[in-house]
Amino acid sequence: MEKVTIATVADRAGVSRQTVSNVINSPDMVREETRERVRAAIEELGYRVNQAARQMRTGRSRLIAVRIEPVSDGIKGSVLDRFLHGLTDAAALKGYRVMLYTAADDADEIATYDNLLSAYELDAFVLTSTHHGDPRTSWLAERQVPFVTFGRPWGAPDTHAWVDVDNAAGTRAATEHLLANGHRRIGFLGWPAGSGVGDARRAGWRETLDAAGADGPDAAVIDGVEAGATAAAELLTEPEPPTALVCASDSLALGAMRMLRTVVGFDDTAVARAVGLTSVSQPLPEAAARCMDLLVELLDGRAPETPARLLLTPSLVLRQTA
Amino acid sequence: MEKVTIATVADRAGVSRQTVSNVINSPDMVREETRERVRAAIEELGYRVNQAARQMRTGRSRLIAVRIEPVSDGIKGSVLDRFLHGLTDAAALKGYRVMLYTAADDADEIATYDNLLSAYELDAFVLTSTHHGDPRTSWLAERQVPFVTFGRPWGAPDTHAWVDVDNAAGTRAATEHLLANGHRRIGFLGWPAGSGVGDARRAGWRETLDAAGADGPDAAVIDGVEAGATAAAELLTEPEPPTALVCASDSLALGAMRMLRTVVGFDDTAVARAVGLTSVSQPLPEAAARCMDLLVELLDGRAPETPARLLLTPSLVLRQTA
DNA sequence: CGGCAGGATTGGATCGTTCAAATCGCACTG
DNA sequence: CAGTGCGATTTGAACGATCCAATCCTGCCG
Repeated sequence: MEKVTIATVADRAGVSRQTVSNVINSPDMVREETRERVRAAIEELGYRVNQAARQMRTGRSRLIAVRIEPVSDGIKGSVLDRFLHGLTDAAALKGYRVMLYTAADDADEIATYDNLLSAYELDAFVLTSTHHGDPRTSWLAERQVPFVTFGRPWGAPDTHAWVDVDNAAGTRAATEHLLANGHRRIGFLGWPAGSGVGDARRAGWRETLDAAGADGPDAAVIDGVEAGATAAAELLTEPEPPTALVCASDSLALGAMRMLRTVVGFDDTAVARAVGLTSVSQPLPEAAARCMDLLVELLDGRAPETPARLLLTPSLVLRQTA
Repeated sequence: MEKVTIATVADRAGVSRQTVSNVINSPDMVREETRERVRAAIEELGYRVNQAARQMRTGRSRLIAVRIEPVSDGIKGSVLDRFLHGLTDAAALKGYRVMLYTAADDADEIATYDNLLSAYELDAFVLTSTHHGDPRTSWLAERQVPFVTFGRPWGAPDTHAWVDVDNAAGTRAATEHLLANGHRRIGFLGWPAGSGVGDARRAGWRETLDAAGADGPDAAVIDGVEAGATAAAELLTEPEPPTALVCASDSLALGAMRMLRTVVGFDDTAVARAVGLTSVSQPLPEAAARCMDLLVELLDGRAPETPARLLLTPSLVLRQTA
């Protein structure tokens, strides 16, 4: 099979290279009749734009980079994987591709940015797992590299576009569901204060109880199944023990299930599905699609001057445990 | 910051562009003294090869594509994600990057190959989840696209390089472990015959029992936690019930755990870790690294004429259930 | 019927790298 | 000392797309 370049198409359609280029990049500049003729030639020859050549001229690669994390703690890993899948789909729809990289820590990640940017001229980055004092966003912002974060800029002024899930709304929905089912003492099993996500999940539970004039005990432990079981056992020894528990993660919930029937987890991981645990599910495909939307706006230079912020609402997936 | 090209470096080092290129691509062609001078200039200027320009000339993009699968059944999804992480690491080490794509089915995937190859001129593909009558490998082979599969070519003649995990060795290790612990009747919970992986897992168990002169019942069900529980319950009603079960997946094992203390799963997923299930673990980072090794051999044109086949041995991760 | 405005189309230059071939420099030989 | 050989280095062209400026139509107006 011969190599098909823009010149081949031009010959076939009886026009110049530039006209073919125009048909592809700014169709309305070309007269309709010509446009159709060129399109037919493209179709016939199976022509596809050579990205490398285009990139060399325009400086844009139509490639965006995302970090893939090690499945460190295992149970919650799948959240990012599902996000990644959604992002790959959303990117493809808009003519972009996703490239992966790994990094041991923030500093390593920044070094990788430098590499990727100069070698591959990546168009943009999608950052996940934002956290307090994140050095990555300022590095990228300083160099004017387009990026979007999945996760709000904790603690920092939000000077960039982001998409996040409303964690508090998730535990709020869980708590409301339990209240509706007649529970009056509903406990919470969460992480130690300080992590933005964890604090938000706790707050959603607390607010809802307060609003309903109900109450329940609260425990803060390092995430893990055993920790969940131990903490749940302890909450149940209280003078007025809870009849249901809202948990900040499926791991904690899984542990708690050993002590108590009515439990709600968070993140709707594979584990939850496997054991029939009711859990709060993040709309990951949608989050990914919104990230791409924002990115494309940024790349096309039609982003609003105040960076976009998007807060998505999670949903409660009902199973056996609540 | 100015754009640093190969010409900038050449000026600084007082040599020609080509010499700089040689220092990068075939260092031993350049005199040592010159080489060092050029290296210093590269360092000083922070020069990095522009991949787009290089690709345009050489036709090689240093990009490898892998399909990311939807977390369809959830529980086993993480196997591929862990493989992906390993692959990204291994690729980076060899100067390659991993690009993702999604596809609904084999036909869709083949269409994507066509796209990716002509638009991005991908260097190679890594295929996962090979199966009987897989149309993807022949498509790629016909077009002489370099690729490696993670998973052997089931049923087909193996005309391409592949890496796989010795599934039978996994269940063999599990069964031997149970025998060593005094169990004499050991059952197997697996999938219906026909899937290469499932059959191999069953065979490993059967062989080991036969060799030891022991025996045990066998059940074949569609994967799932509930299915595992039901099937396990049934096996236990036999006249001579098993005292331990080897399972083809963690999902099945998780279900079986409800009926029986001693159970071994397969794939060492997050679920297994979470609930303390003993499970057979695939050496995924190693498998990924070997895939990259084979790919680089292929791409450098120094692959042996008989395609390489690598069978890796999984290991048994002992936890509470065995 | 010539001139003109405006959009459509064309040719040439360019992006940064590597390939292929030419040139340089130096030691060695007859 | 001219001639040869060989390794090191340089020069010019090319990859395939887009940008830019120049040219070509076409219809319309005076």
